[in-house]
Amino acid sequence: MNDESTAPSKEDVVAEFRRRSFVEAARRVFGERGFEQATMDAIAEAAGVAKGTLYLYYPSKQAIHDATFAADMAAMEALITERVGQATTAREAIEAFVTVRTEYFQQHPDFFRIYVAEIAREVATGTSGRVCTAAVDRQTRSLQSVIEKAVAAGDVRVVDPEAVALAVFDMSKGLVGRRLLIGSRSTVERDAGFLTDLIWAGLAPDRGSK
Amino acid sequence: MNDESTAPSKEDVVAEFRRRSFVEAARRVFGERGFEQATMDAIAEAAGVAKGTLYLYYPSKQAIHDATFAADMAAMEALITERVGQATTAREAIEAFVTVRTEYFQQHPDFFRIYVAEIAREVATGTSGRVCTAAVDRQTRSLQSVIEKAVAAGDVRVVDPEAVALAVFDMSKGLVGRRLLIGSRSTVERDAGFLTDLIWAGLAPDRGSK
DNA sequence: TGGTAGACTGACTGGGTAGTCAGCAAGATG
DNA sequence: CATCTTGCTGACTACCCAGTCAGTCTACCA
Repeated sequence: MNDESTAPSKEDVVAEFRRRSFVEAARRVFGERGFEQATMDAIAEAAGVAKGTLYLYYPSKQAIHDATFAADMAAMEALITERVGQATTAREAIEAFVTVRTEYFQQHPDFFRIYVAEIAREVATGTSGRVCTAAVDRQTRSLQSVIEKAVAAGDVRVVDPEAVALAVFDMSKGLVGRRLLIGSRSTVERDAGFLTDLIWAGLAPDRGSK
Repeated sequence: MNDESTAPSKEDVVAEFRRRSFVEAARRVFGERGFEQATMDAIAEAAGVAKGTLYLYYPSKQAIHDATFAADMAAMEALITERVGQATTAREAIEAFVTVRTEYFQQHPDFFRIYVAEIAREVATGTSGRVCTAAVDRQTRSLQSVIEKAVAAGDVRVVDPEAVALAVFDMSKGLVGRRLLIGSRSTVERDAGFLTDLIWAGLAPDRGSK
């Protein structure tokens, strides 16, 4: 129906559709059981196909896992970049960063479980497979540059912007973990607000006391 | 040689010695490969015994893992309680908390890997198996009570002591992870000092500005 | 020296699963 | 209607490993 080299039709669309549904099924199964305990049969069943079909679209269990992880990670990253970019002050940027991450993970608990497991795997295997490490870098960078500017403008005291960004990152990660594991007695806004407040107070310019 | 009901001799001592050496071997193997990838054969080889021997001392792979984890956890907890208890000011307590945790994990990287994996497992399985959750509670409590007192004394502004303690906990965990994964360009003291400083500034009493 | 108890061994079993591939069904084509 | 194509299927293979247990080894004692 179209030029064969650029035609994105029918087969491609169908293939893309399947791939997407396989990734969704995989996310559920990996999220519930973890990589090792998840079986290809379970993913196939969740997707409503036979196991062999999965292998027509992905060469291995690891490949499906990676595709799942990468898709969610990219989505969250885009959201972070967008919201942090919209912020007009450094304080808003910090709040946006914490809030977006907390909300996103809260809304995608399976992804959060996969994420935590993936970090554990990277910590375990040491230097290899730096998917998470790279992702952390990228996510943190947007926040970091905001803090850098705030330091330069004298809105906050002189601190290492990267270290602050990473601290915010760690706190929001811990927050989500606790919310998912224990539940929480307050809203995402309140929790995120508390962290923002704590950090922002910690960044206040020196006022000559001490 | 002694009263048979309380006698701790020979057999008991030998058994205890073996158990300890098995736990050490297990820590190495679990730390290097993670629970799923670790095999009883590898642990047995690391301990210099046959696989069957492990089962004379521990009923299952999970049991060895739990024993390993619990032993290290208890050791770290004792250290935290001791050092935080020695601190005379809230600031010192926070610094001690961050420093002890960072140093301990740094000195026991295999334990840190097991710890991270265990948290991932608890997040994945949801409500069940609250070993880590309980441990976090206990570790955090000592710091939390220090902050409570500081709030009561007016040394710091009015904040939720538990939330602050958890935030410190999360930041120190993230710090260790990064130090082990990426390495670090500064000392434990400097990194711990930075976090302490950030939090302490964040806790400074309001001074009427806005 | 012969005999016993108890610690230790490692080949084996049973269960489970990643990945394969011969065959099937359904639509297209002539 | 015969044949081809293509996407899909699921039984099957090959492998891995937790946990077992019959048998060995060693220390000790009579």
